[in-house]
Amino acid sequence: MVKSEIGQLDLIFHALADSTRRSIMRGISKKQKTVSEIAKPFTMSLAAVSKHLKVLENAKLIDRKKEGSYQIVSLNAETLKTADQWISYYQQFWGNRLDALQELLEEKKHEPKH
Amino acid sequence: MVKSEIGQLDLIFHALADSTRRSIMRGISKKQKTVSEIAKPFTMSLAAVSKHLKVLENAKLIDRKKEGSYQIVSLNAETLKTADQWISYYQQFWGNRLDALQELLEEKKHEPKH
DNA sequence: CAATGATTTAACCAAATGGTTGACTCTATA
DNA sequence: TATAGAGTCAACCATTTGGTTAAATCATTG
Repeated sequence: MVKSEIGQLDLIFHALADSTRRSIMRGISKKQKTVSEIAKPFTMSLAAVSKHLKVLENAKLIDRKKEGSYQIVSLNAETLKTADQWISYYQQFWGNRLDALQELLEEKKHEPKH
Repeated sequence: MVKSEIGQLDLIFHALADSTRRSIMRGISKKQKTVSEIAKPFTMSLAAVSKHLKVLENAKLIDRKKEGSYQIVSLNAETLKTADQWISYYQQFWGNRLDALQELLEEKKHEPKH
């Protein structure tokens, strides 16, 4: 009855299924932050944010390094790639998908807006 | 207090966060199936599978059309693209990501294994 | 029209989720 | 060394999830 048999994909997708957590990802995507900095925009308690971070960390979507009395939190895009690969695989079966995505990527290269 | 304010991304990622549901997606990716056909490989009850299908349907990850007394269930890869775009966006911040994914896509084109 | 097949709905249950508050730990510093 | 700041942990709570079984619906067919 191994309890830790929960797949990595389960953890990743579950972590991304919450808008607070996606918002955290967005917040640190541009620049790494401390836990308090991450928490500032939210109205919920720091403890709640701490829990969200643990969910993201368990899914290996973020990394932390201790720096003196705080922690620096940053994205782990390697893991995002795992999820992306799963999705991409199933999109194969949707014919024109590959070309569509490649076009999308081309656009982003030339016009790194947003 | 609008309860239906749950975002589409929440629904999509939540739906994908369960290995039974990903397995269902895999099952119908090659060829559309009826509900009973989908349920066959699983040990859980048909009612349980029916609930999983509802979760996938709510996320618009699958489509159904009624055909006489059964239903035909099929993938909706358009929605997978929505999730993929979210992920891709955040992977931008990971430098070499675009090229890596494009290479991956190239490989898949030439070698459609699996 | 009665019976069978395909699927959903309802009622129920245990476990997990997402939040809270309050106590705790660890580091830096006055 | 006492105190403040950064963050986690523990206990608690309401809601959601993922499963069950049993009854209900709806179309097909004898």
